[in-house]
Amino acid sequence: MSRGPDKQFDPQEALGKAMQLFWAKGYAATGMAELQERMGIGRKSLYDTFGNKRQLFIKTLQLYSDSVVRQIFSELDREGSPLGNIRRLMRALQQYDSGPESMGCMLGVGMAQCRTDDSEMAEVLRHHIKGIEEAFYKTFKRAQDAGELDGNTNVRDLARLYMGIGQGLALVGRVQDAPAVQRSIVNAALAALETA
Amino acid sequence: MSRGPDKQFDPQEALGKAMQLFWAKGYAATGMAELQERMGIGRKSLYDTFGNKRQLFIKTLQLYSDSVVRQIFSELDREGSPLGNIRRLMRALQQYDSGPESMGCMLGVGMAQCRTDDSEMAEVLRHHIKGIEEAFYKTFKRAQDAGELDGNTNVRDLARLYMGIGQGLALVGRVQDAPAVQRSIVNAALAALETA
DNA sequence: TTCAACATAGACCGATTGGTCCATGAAAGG
DNA sequence: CCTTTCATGGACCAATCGGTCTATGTTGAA
Repeated sequence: MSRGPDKQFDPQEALGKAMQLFWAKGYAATGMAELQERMGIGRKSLYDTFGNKRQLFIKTLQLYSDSVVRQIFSELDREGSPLGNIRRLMRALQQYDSGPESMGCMLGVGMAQCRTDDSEMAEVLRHHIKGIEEAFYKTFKRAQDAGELDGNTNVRDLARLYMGIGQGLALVGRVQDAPAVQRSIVNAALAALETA
Repeated sequence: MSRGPDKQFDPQEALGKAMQLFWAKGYAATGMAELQERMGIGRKSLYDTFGNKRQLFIKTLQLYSDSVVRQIFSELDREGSPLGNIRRLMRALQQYDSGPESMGCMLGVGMAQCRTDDSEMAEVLRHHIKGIEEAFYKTFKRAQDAGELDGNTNVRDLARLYMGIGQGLALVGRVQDAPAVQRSIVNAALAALETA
């Protein structure tokens, strides 16, 4: 079928490089020239493979959701106490967002940069954010079924709160040098869980 | 002393227009030409009065903190139950971030766009964020002193959590069309307060 | 061996970026 | 009245923006 040579670069690897750049600098502040250089491919190859800048960004969002988010939240699927998994995840997020080079959550970065009237981009972001909410929801639900959570607790609300806390935590981590604020946020979030 | 004519425009009003634009679109995506047009002043006047783009942005952050944030959080200074004020504020934030044209919090937008290595901008944002934390802290402290909060509750942690929740709420509100998620977040946040 | 199909690097495009400069006009002090 | 001072609008700048296109190379099929 295919005639002619294969690509000389690994599209997934190049997409990963693009993701890093968008993640750190945001959509608008990242130029195609810089992307091209960092991805290590030619200009034409970039457009042929990934479309335009906007499509490239959306593809990196997908990659972020499929790789970074998936890996971090796989913590929730471990066996044992569901609430224990939540606690471990939140502490992991705390540490994750406390590094001096912390870039926060790429979805949060995207939401902040997505124009309010850009409904297509908003839809994409909503989809990925929903995935995080669902990860929390499933775990809180299991916790409630296992009796770790009061039966009257609204686990849907709780899941959305934790998604929101995660976003806030990641956002604050982008500008905070000392880890005190991040630690406080997770401390208080987990303390609230004790009595839920 | 001053010789020659005064400015033909109100700098504060022009700064307000600039704030709106930065708030909606973010720093990088907002061009000087668009700012100039929206502010209704000449190019030279813009630079003479506000310096360059970066300085203008920092000035709009200050204005945001002094006007929007101050007004919203003045809710916390009302007399009566401190915890009641917190509840009212959070419901106000929920409504605020649920509108179809919700732009979230400009500080959050700034944090997401500020490059991780831009320490000067990070410092400015940290300062304004700290102001929000303090507003929550003072109120939670009053609540604790009034016996509305358990004496063992760490109010510093709690204040930082609510600051973080506010940021997450505002961020999510930028891309959410239906108000369900925002309502859930505040529901769960206030539910957690019941047993703190 | 020849040719068609594809990927590559990089020149190139008009438009826009942030920022500067100059000519004009208007007001206050002498 | 004249001069000095300042704000104004808009021309203008190099650099960069996102995106296209051509010339070259490389491979596999015929």
